[in-house]
Amino acid sequence: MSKTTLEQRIRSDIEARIRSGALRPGDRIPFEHELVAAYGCARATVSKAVEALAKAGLVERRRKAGTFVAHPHVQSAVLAVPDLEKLIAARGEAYRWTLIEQCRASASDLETGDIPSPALRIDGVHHADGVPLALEMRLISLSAVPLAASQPFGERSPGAWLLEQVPWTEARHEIGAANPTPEEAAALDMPTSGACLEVRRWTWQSGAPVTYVRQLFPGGRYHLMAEFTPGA
Amino acid sequence: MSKTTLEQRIRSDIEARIRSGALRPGDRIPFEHELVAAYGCARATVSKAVEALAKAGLVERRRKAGTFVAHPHVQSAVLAVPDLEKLIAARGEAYRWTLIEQCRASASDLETGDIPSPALRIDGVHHADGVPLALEMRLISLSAVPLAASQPFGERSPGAWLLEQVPWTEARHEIGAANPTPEEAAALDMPTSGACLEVRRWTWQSGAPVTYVRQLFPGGRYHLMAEFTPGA
DNA sequence: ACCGATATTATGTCTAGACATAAATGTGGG
DNA sequence: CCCACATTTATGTCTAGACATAATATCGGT
Repeated sequence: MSKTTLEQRIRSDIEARIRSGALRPGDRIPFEHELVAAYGCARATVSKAVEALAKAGLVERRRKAGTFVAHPHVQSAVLAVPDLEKLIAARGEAYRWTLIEQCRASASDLETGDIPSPALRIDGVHHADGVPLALEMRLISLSAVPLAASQPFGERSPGAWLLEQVPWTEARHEIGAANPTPEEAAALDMPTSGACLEVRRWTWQSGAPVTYVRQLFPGGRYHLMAEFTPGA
Repeated sequence: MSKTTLEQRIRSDIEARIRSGALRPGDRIPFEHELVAAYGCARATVSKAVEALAKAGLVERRRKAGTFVAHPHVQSAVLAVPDLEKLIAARGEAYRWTLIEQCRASASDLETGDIPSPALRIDGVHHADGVPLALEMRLISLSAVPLAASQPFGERSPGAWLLEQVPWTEARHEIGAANPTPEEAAALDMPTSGACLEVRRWTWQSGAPVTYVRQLFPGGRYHLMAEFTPGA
């Protein structure tokens, strides 16, 4: 067990009072000088504790007025967008990647992915225990990742390789639903009428496009999960 | 323009060197005592700046060794799961909620939503400019929110009301794809063969279930978005 | 009662130290 | 050469103040 510092003890004391409902949204928590007296420590210490709660969004600080329990407002959650290879391995299933096609990206590809020419296009399927879990269509900017041109993506999936290769600094996801085309349905071993979860991700490094990927998950075989505990 | 403190200037100076690529993952950033000398300030100030970068996951601190630029590893993003009423209003479209049914929740409802009896069940549709944007099936625990029983959900959507009423402390989302039943397709004015984005959310307050909601979005009319800039 | 200037006060930022802790490094003995 | 031990050093936590800032509360005059 790790040693708890005074700062985190103060923080968790207050947090417990909020989560239990003893302190409700809008209520004022004790002033810093009151906490200083209660814990017999310096103001910097209680200040850091309360500051952490404020950055976590649990309380709101107002000069002269004091510090108040925040009203929950924005509904946001931390979404896990896992590396599929690791995800499947973590579930104890056998991972397999099969390449469908590896070629130069066409002009229309580049437009949908917002990637500059020249770029590589890689299509393939992620399997878990032999069952197709996701169809992946990826574009990789060759000006950002020249090494990609000489990689054997028939053997390894491009996602994990890219993550090691190019640290990205910015990413955007769009998550929606789509029906597969007949070819996509065949690759996923599913009926054309079935719904698919569609995840599209754009990734940049310091403003320069690195990769675009569109993943299609057969509905029911996979879902994304997002947990949210304010301030945790 | 807001006044920048010395602490955030130190922080953004280092962050800029990381994002520009001048400092690459694995590189050591200057020691605290070097930064103290460079900026001519107290160690507490540079320590807070570097600490903030560490909490943001941009750098990793190791005793005796120093502070190093972190390798990006987990792929996670902040997902916005907006209140639909506010989202539609923010896009400049006209919001309308229509109630389909309001009744006591059945035993099978309670099981899927993991809500204790007694509970209220509310079905309805969110419209944007008259077009159905989402079908919503919601359960509200009456032991957690007794007031819900006497609310006129024919007029207002239950989501926004609940958020004001009961501050939640924990939430879990599952995001997947599904085909609508014929009734659901009719309510959404879409073909049965079309894919839908399905968002299911469980909400607790201090461990006690508050509400469960399942929302069905016709594919193409809506998608969730998630942005991620490490440390922002 | 209303409005504006002033005093008060809680938080925001910072200094200049102290001591604790853990990990890398150097040192000597086997 | 390798292992055990002591040393060094950067970060971790904390103290006891100082001054700045912004918002509330009070008081006085109209």
